Amino acid sequence: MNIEKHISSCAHEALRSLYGDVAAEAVQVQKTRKEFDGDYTLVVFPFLKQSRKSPELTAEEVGRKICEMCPEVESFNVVKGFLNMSLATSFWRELFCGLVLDGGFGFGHKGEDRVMVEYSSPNTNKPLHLGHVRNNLLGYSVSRILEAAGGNVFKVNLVNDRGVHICKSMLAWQLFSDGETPQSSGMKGDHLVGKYYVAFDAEYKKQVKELTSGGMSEEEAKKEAPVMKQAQEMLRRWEAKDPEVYALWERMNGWVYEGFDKTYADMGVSFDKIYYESQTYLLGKELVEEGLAKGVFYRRDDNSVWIDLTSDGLDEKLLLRGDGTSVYMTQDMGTALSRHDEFGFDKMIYVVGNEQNYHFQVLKLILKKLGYDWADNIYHLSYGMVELPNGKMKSREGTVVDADDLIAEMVSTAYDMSKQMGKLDGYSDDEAMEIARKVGMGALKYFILKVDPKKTMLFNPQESIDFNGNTGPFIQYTYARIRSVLRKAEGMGIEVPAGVDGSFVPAPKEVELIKLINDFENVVRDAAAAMSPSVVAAYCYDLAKEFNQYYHDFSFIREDDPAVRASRLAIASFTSVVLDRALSLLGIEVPERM
RNA sequence: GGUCUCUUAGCUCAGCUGGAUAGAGCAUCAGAUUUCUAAUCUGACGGUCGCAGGUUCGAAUCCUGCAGAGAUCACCA
Repeated sequence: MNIEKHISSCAHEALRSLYGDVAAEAVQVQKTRKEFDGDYTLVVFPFLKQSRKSPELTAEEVGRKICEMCPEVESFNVVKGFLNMSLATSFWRELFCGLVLDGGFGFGHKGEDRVMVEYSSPNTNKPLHLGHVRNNLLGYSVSRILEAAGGNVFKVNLVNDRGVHICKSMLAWQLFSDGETPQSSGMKGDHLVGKYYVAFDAEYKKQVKELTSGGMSEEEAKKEAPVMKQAQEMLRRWEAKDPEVYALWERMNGWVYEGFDKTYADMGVSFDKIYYESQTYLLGKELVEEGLAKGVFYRRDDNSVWIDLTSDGLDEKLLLRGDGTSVYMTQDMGTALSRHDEFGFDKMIYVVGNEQNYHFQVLKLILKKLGYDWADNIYHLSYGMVELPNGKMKSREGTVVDADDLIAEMVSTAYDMSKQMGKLDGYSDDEAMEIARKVGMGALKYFILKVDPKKTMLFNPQESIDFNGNTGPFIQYTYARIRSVLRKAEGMGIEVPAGVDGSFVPAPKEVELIKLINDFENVVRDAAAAMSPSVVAAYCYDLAKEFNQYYHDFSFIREDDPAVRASRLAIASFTSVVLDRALSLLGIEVPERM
């Protein structure tokens, strides 16, 4: 339940009975800060004009009234203009019982709100890198969060599988590969294709250099380089569905998809539908006609079509080339429309890097101008770039952090560290690898998701990923520890009850845990509203930290009093359930031991 | 140049719709294990919340200006 809201409306009632008309917005109830006594705090400054008393006297007066009117509020104290209220321990006990009974926090029920989330959206000419990792983890986590908050979520991926950049890899493979395949080389398909993309670039540079040393300007050389002309010719043949080119394209993309599937599986992300740009790139042309008919767009002498957005503080934007072919914006408009027709979304979320902020601003605006009001339901979940200690990732300088390498590195580090600490003693290789996989991926996912999506984040391969402190493994460890206690209890024949009985008087630390557990529902709602997994990450950390303190100060199976022991085990058990649920929203798995 | 975003401890980050003495982790230093997992816990050290104004009883938070960093303004996607 939302206790703040409840206390807030109690306070509102009390204020009204004292001072008459009081605006609900003026009533602000917040959690009492740890350094003060109390559970919830009412700020009384806004009511001084009506009370005509000092802040302290006003708070006293309101406090007495609330105690009188609201049975949950047991006592209060006043510090300056702050009224700190304490709730009865029986209230917390009953709250915990209610949570256990409810049990699910509404999980597992698909809501009414139809939400489409597009993320990942890779190019098929090279393997995924660190930037994609942030995108994928964010997209997946946000989907989970929205689902938990009651959305009917549909995850989609729009694969950029066509274009001259794809042809570059294909051409280089034809020229230099001697027929190399993933099978013949043992190389992962996406990496193999990426290798030829790099090979193209090398050859291209070589040719440009030759041409410029022959006296040609660099600009011209870039256009005239034979491999570039060949790549463009190949794109034309692809568009004409030339059987030979098409077959090669399908074959090489197939290799890439096999590779991507592996990376996606490793990251634990999935999609409900995959769109291919080769099937959608012609969409949107009828919208251009529509825009022209409505006078929203205009045609220039060279037959190209534009929209003038200067009155909205933006620029003029091209929508159709002079030769009648469409551009990125046109495709995206068409894709959005067809998705809306097909899926009927209440919300469409694009998880795309912040370098495309302008694109999405324009996309929404154009759709609005065409009269599609649902454009208001389009959200660009814009996330910041991942930077390395020496700046941005640059493929030319070989500073790109490859996703597969990173994953392998994380898991092997987790393995080595676990081994060193003797955590893997007595486990089979498979069990040990499974623990290392969960912990290593947990570290990576938490590290990336704990940062506010919109912020540029720094990734230091040597130092950034930690397993202590505010990290994924810290939270996983808390979970594993609880599970260990519960296993031992079971082994000793001690029953772990789901809830607590009427004799249970929660200690202050237990009240803190109950409060936090109760907060989970609000946290999910807030995270969904902000589309920010970092809210959930912070919650996981708070809960784990709180529990670790509890664990340190209290006994569980060592406790002699059976009733007390049972209550503690119940709290521990339920904490593990919430930790599991919360981490699952980040796509992080929990190990039963580590 | 226009538009947008970011700037909080040595480092990486929290601080949401304005509220009390700005919080964590890492790093540094000092402690805690006969006892349920020490990947833990306790403490110390560390701040001109980029700068300057403004609104307010009250500003890291809202507004304006300035500085620094980044993105974008393609007949690329």
